Order: sequence, then C-alpha cells, then structure tokens
Amino acid sequence: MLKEERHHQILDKIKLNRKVLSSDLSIELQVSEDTIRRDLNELSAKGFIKKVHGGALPIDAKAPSYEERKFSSLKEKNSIAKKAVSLIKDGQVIIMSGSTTNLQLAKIIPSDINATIYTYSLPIALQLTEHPSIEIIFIGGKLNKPAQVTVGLDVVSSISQLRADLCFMGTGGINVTNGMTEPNWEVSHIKKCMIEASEKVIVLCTSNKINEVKRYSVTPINRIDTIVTDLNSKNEIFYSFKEKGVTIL
Amino acid sequence: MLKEERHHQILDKIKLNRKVLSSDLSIELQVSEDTIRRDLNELSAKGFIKKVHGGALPIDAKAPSYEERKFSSLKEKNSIAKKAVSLIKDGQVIIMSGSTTNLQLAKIIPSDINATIYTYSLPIALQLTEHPSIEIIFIGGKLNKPAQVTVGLDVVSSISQLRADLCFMGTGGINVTNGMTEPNWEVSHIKKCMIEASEKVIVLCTSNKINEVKRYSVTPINRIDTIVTDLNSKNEIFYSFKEKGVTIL
DNA sequence: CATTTTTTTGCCGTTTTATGCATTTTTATG
DNA sequence: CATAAAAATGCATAAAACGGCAAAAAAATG
Repeated sequence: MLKEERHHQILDKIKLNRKVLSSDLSIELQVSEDTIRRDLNELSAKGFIKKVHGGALPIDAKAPSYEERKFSSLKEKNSIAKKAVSLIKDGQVIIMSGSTTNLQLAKIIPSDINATIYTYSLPIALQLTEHPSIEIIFIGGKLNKPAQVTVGLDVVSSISQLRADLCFMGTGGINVTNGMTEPNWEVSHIKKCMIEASEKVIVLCTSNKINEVKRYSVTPINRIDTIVTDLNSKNEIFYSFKEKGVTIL
Repeated sequence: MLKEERHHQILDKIKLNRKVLSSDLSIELQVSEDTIRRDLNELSAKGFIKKVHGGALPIDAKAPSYEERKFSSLKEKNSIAKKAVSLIKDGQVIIMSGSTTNLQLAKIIPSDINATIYTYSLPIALQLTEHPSIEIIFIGGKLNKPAQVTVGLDVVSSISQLRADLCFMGTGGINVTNGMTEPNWEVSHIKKCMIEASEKVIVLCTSNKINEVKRYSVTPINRIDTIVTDLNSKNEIFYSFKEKGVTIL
C-alpha cells in the first residue's frame, strides 16, 4: 500500500471515529507502528490532525477562535474605527462585513446617530444591540463557526435585494493592480454582492493588508471610495491609490 | 482511552453538571484517582477548569449575587437543559427558539452529537459556534434588541420553508385548556410557524410558567409532545397534561 | 538498462510519557 | 482535635516516542 493511501485511510478513520490509535492502525494497515507514527507526525505537521500520545484526534477545538483574534492589534483597529465612524451620516443605510475592525467600529458609533445597519456577523450584531437607536437587520444563512458570520446562497440572495448608502468592509488584501482580494471564495463572492448593493464602498484595513494579494478577486480599485487604515493618510504607500481616485483616511 | 479523550470528556462533564468529583470520574473513565487528579491538574494549569479539593469546577464559577439568583433561577434552567439534551438524537434537524433555558441547553450539547440547528437567537447561535460538529443556520431578519432575536416577516417566511424533527421552545405560559400562550403577538406568530414546521414540539419551561396564561395563543396542548421542567415528572400538577397525551420529563 | 539518489520502511537501543501503587502530608469537617 | 478523604510524593513499570541505521523499494539519471 502506498503511503498516500494510508494517509487517506487514516484521515477517514479519524473523521469517522473521532480518534485513532497507533496500535490499531499498525494492525489494520499492516505496517509497523513506527511507520504509523511517522504518518501521524506528517499529517499533524500539515495541520490535518492532532497527534497525541498513543494516536491522534481531529484538529477541532484548537483553531485560534474569533475571541482570541479579537484582541490582536486592537490599538490599530481602534484607530481605524475612530476615523471610519466620522463617515457615518444620520439616516443612512449601511452594510457591514464581519471583521474585528468592523466590530471595533460598531462599538464606537455615537448614540445619537440613527441608521439602519445590515450585517451577517454575529459579534457585530450583538454589539449593535447595545446601541439605542440603530436598526439592525441580520442577514441569515449557514454559520461559518470560526468567523462567526453567515455564508452561503441565502446571504448572497439577501444582499442582492438590498440598496445601501455605505458599505464598511474588512479585507484580506488590497493593492492597486489587483484591487481588493480575499483568501476565501465564498467570502469574496459575498463581498462582491455587498459592493454591488452599495453606493459607497469603504475599506477598513490594518496596514499589513496593504499590497497583499489573495487568491480571489473582489473588486477593482476604482470601485473603492475610501480606504481607512492605521497609517497616516499622507504616507507615500498611498500615492498610487490616490491616483486612482481613492480617498485615504 | 487516550489521555486527550479523557480531558475532553471531563470538560464536557463539567460543562454539563457544573462540577465533577475525582471519585466519580475515576469510576466512569476507568482509571485511578491519581490519574484523574493529574488530568484535573493539567486542565487547571491550562486554565480550562478550576481544580478544587475533591474535584473541579468551571472556571467562570462566579458566585451568582443574591439579586441574580433571585431572578434568574439558573439552577432550574440547568436542570431543565440536562433533561432536554437527552432528547437530541444524532443527525436531527432542530429549531430552537430564543430563551435563556434554550441557551443553557445549547451550552451543554455533547460535542459528539451531529445535528443541524436553526435559530433566530444571537446568543444561542454564538454559543453553538463553540460546538465542533453542529451545523448552525441563523434565521435572518430585523433584530429585536432587548431579546437579541430576529423578528418580523422575514423570520416567519424563512421558518415556514423549513422542516424539522424537533423544536425546543420556551414559553410565556402553558396550561391544559389554553395550551401555550405568549405575551407578545409577534413572538406568538413566529412560534406558531416553528411548531408548524416541526415533527415534535418540546416545551422547556420553569415551573412558574405552568398554568400561567398570556394574551396570545400559540398552540393547543395536544400539539405538544413533551414538556421539560425543573419539577419531578411525577408531580401531581402534571396529571391533566398527561391525560392529554403530553410526555413530562 | 545499469546505477545513483531518494524515499520509505522496519529494527533496535534509549528516552519520555502515562499510569498505578504505596507512603506521607494536607485538608475538610463533625 | 480526631478522623476520614483527598492530595502530594516517590517509585516502578509498561507503553509509546525518538533517533540513528540499514535494507528495500521507488524514482531519477546518464
């Protein structure tokens, strides 16, 4: 039997039983326990399983949760949020994507602002329930657990029926030639719809996302009205963006 | 059994019972108390539980203040949740309404259960994101802030397209002649739809809701399959319910 | 096709880990 | 403060992991 075959069988078995023992596998797959151990180590190094003493388990409850990510580079995110909040005008209809920067923004929306906010992010919706006057519409669908946002066709079709003034979104990467890009196909699609539905597009991103390029394209740069980052808007990194007519905040 | 497995089981049990005894675990998991003690120490060192003399407690075991205890009756709700969780079978499609009792239930669903859960409650959805295998579908709509649930026509129309095996719901009041009743018209309507869409209806309620009658009718008593309360199922208060064919848990 | 090179695998001695047991110390409680 | 339960401590043992080595298999090379 080929090594790859074994690996697949091991993964299958873990999925099925939610655990495997090196000793069992050794017998089942007719190889020495050393080989099994090496297999498990490789699969574990690739992040497919969690190797433990005596066998392996599914990776499950290990991915750094939204909760944990929420607190990384909070300072930058907060400074972004502060700039972005100035763009909100009374009575607007706003779409917010689900990012920790957007969450930060949701926290600091002044209580005297009236607006309707559409979102598909649980934490953002929850945060907004504390605001006295904002009307919140949650876009339903299948939940993506690690990101705590809804995804799928329902979301796409809901958004495409909307018409919003503003759209605040986080991004996986942005540069002048490729525009906004995302690592996740589904998310990229949803973001396209959000942009489609919005008058103005405002991208919130920490500086490390600038000039990053991800797998899936969301929109060309000229469809973006404003980019809000933690950097000073006069930073030379933005020259080329400004030439394309993007406002930097 | 692998050490890690044991750790998971211990964590599950703490979540469920809000405490564990080393002696119990030793028997249940078929290892010596020394081993259990070592397990508890490790989990405690990682900050997952609080080790105490004789066993362990959840980390967030903040003593509920007098005020909280007086109104929230968390203990009752937990005992209800514990009974209710046994009704969930692998692979089922479940609708959950938004009540604190249901939230309690969401917290203690064992991690080896597979199910699809529809809900319109933000806290419940958020809680369920911590479960490794449950598929969550959030029912979108306009958010009712104080209750943190979605309401409105969107919710009604989404639910009416569903077909579920089980439906867990809280209630404003229940008695034999009027059936389930609600103080809020909109909620009563949504609950009607939920019942319409479900094979079995399970009502979770604390004993103070029994024989209460609210303004709006939801469903007659005979459409309810099971009532789960904090009382003993043999309590005479249930006689008339049983006559109508309702199971009491 | 012959022959290197690389990969895979099993084996073996050593080291580490998990666990139970016996003994002593600590803790809870009437 | 006496006593029983629980925890800590030290030790023994078996299972598992590790590291190096060499044979076998597979792939690459000329």
